[in-house]
Amino acid sequence: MQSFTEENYLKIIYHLSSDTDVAVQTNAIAEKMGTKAASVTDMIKKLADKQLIIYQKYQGVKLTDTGRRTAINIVRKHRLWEVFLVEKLSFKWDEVHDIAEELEHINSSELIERLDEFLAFPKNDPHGDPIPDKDGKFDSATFIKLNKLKTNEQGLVMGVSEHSSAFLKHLEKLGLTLGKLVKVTDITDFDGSIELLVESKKINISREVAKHILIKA
Amino acid sequence: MQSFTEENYLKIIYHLSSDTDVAVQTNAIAEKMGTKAASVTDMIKKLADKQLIIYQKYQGVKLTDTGRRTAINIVRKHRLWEVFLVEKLSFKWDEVHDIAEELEHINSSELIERLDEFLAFPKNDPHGDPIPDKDGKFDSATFIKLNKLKTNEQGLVMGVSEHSSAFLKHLEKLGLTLGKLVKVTDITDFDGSIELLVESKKINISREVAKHILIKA
DNA sequence: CTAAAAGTTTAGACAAATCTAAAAAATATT
DNA sequence: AATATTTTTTAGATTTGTCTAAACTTTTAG
Repeated sequence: MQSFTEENYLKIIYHLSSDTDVAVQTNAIAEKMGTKAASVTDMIKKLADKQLIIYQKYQGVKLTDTGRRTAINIVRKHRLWEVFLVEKLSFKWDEVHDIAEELEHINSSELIERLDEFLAFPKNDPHGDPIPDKDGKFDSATFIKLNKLKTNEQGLVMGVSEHSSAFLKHLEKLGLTLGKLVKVTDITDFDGSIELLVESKKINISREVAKHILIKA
Repeated sequence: MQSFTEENYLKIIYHLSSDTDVAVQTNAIAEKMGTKAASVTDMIKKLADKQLIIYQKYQGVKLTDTGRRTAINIVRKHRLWEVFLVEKLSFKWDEVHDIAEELEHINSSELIERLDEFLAFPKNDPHGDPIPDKDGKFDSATFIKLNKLKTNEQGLVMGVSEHSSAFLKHLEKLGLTLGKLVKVTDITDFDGSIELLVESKKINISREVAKHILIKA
């Protein structure tokens, strides 16, 4: 078994490499962990000793199959707990991240399988992210970022790639929640900010915000 | 905020002193924590510095009001999670202790208040132990230990004072679960073992087992 | 293609929680 | 009351995860 810290390193490495599958750099990990590069070097040596990652000096790290399986399991737990918090305890989608961050380290596969069943085997968490099943399999439907849509194109909001409370509350206020149909009506030349139609209401979002909204065309 | 370890020390000190309110000894803590006396000395100095306990060298420790409040809050969380596991996730009463031992350290009062509400504000956990409310108040109904009953006396099973899986499974097998009416039909001279009537079935338990069964006469 | 900048690792140190062995205090025994 | 036993504390060491400062690689830019 791993410590909470080791689990957090694995999870971060997983998130940093899941798109690209390219080696993850020490500094990138340090930034996400909120530690210094030197500390990361120490830890990745330890994880490499345990065969959870592959590490070559100065070349960054990649997850091994075992490491990836472990990381995905943590992600599974995180997302299931988020569903629980929203569906059963009536938390808002912007309130659950930090609590799930603690709950994800609770160590009982029996607990997680029963929680999954209690929640009726949800496929996605409150932010649209897919929930891996107990074998680590999940839909990897790739969505388009909203900033890629052109004027007059439209699609459904399927997820977000940023989980901060500030961001999610902002979307909430704009009515930009999961399942909504959005249509791009204009893109400003000046700063690229985007004008949208959501439920016949016209709203304006920055390019930065649009980047974190995932769309099914 | 405290570390998990500090929380565990407080909880153990609370359990060791809640009956008697007498100073708790270093060795007693060490035994419950599964550590050595020397480690306990180090930790109680730290807890004393934080004003969570009162410590005088060689004289054991007592909780301060703050320390007791903290300990009771951990107990509250533990027991609420146990109710959740049994009522919502269909765990058996002998399976929940270790998982609740982890969950009790999750740090969010919002989470606990919502969980309490979700469970409809239960008064007791699956072993009959009272659940403190959010102000730390709870029924301190004191029950009689089953070994104190004399022949022909009877009462209701209201709780157990031992939470090991082995013990609870044993009770389960005997049909000695919460709410059952039991009547002492005989007490063996030889070893003090007790013959009981439970739902018109005659069973036999050792004195040691009887000590851990709490009865309302 | 070399020099500067950026990124990474090493060395040595620290805090938390634990340990063993030895010393000191409290308690029990004769 | 003196001694033996038990309990507790101290001293010094270890492990985990972190740090700073300095050294070393790799990458970038002129």
